[in-house]
Amino acid sequence: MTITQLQYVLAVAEHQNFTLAAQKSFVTQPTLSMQVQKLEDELDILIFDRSKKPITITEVGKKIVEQAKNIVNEAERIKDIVDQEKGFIGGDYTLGIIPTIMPTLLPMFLKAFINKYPKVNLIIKEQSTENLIRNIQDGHIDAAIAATPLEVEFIKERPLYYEPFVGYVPNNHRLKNLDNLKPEDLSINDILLLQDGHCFREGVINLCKASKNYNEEHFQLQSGSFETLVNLSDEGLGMTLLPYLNTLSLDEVKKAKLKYFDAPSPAREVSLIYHKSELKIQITEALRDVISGIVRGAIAFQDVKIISPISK
Amino acid sequence: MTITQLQYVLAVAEHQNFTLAAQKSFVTQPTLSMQVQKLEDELDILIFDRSKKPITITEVGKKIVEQAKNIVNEAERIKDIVDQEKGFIGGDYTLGIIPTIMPTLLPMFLKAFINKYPKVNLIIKEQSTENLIRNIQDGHIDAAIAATPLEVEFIKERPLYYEPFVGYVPNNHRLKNLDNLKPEDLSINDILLLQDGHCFREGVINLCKASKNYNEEHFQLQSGSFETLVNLSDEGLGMTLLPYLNTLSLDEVKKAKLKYFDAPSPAREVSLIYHKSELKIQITEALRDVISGIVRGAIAFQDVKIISPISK
DNA sequence: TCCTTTTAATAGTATAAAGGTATTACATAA
DNA sequence: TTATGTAATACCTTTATACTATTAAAAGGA
Repeated sequence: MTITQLQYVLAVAEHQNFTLAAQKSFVTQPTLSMQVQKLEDELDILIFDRSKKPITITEVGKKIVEQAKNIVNEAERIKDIVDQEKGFIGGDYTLGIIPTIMPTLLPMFLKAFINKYPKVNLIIKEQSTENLIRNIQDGHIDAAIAATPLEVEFIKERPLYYEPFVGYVPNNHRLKNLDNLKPEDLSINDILLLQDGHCFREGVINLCKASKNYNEEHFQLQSGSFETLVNLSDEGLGMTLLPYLNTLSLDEVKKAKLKYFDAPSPAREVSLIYHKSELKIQITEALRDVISGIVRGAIAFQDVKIISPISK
Repeated sequence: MTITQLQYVLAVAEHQNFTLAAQKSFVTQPTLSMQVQKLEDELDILIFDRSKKPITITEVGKKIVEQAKNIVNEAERIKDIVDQEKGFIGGDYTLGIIPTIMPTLLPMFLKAFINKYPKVNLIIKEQSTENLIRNIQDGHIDAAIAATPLEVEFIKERPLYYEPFVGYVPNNHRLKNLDNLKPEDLSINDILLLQDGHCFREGVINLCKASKNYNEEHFQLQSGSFETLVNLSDEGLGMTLLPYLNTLSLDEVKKAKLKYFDAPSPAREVSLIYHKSELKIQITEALRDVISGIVRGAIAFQDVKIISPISK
């Protein structure tokens, strides 16, 4: 049994296809087939059922695949140990970011990070929290930036900053004369929301639920970007809520429509999340240092109340 | 990096000697040296410092060795998974037993076990609790039978039975007229004890401490076997305490000198202990089934109070 | 200091393993 | 039935692993 064989098994298990698994492993299909067979011979058990197509994993196979993941992960950590010893920060590093954080946060830290750590090849993917979690589990991304707390067993969370919600109240809205907002002022019925799948949407719904103005009526409108929401809001279709960083780039006319919450302002906790196995931890730590150093100046609010991003 | 290379590194780390490590790994010294060098080249770091003799492990090396232990352990569990699937119970299995349990318990289950699982090659070692723990950590023994709870981080405990302490009070002793004992009747000053290193000794001392009759005076006598203690006791040198199973083989004259404790009787918890990685768990479970099935009939006491075997 | 002993590294070679190309076998779907 | 996709097999090349024999270097004793 070799680590290479286990990696091949993992590739086949993931793609359910020897040919594709071989490509992803950068070897030919016969090479990969032979190694998988050799392992099956050595263990004297079938890991894959090739009798049907697409091939399936046997029951023992599933257990073996799970254990193989552990072993391969633990093996990669040997290189981590060495890198850490040498103070080497480099190599491929895949970072996921949720769509409501990406456009505001990424421009703030990307340049600083790639300047400071030029040997890291940063690959950035925009995905929903749900997909990020799955990809962290599968090892396809090394870390992600998302709203927390998530309460996922295998994920570690390192908070980066707390971002208050800010109300955007158009001139015709019932709340237009208030100086500051309170959570109980909100009603889910006249707030424009992002589409399903955005966790900022869940945060807002949780906020309304908490303030007991929540009822099960249909939501009035849904959109995929805050820019759309703001424009719809200006059309008189209701107020909306924006994350603080998204309010910084508004023009003066729009900024005049912002209403902040009384302290403690509802806020989302934005964290760097990663697999508890802590692979490539030194890069993750480097990233965290850069981001929290930059964000510390940008967000001045102190007294906030964290709203869960999970629908309950 | 291969699993074999990691095993070689572990062997060298353990024996601090390439030649010996090679013998233990059943390869020649140059073969092992080359593989260790290859791994060091691949990682581009020195694991061992060969400049002095005996060779030492570098700081990174220590971390790598720790991680290598994980990997090799996790890799062996693949075979476990397969064995479990096949219902195969066999192969070498090393069981440690503490000296105060060995002579009474081993004869009770050994025959039954080797008959039921003829493919298991059971290797039994008599060692102190301290050595058992170290050997479990190093992987030199697969499981052990000892008094618990031990509160060791990497060890799992599965209680087998609770064995009451029984007083052996000679005719000239101050307690000779009591029907039953209470813990507060005991005084450390007139109890014969086993030598240092036997955890049954610690249990008795803890019992005396708990009943506040403990003082720091010198212990009057120490011996390595209960038979000696009983004989010394008959010579008028004090009472002693025996584990219940050790009282079953006494002759009638001696049995007359036994005094049981009032319920709840102080007792030791005897457990099967093993590394939390649960290597060869199916054999461990098989062993546990056999032992607890046999012991269940032999020990009738129900209401017991567990005495810790650890000196505090 | 020198010589012996111990122990790791190196050289050279045989064997085994891993990888490649070309081809075949076998499903599944058209 | 044939076409297509996909895994297995045959055969060859390269690489890795292990061996024996030898050298190098350090430690310890005379």
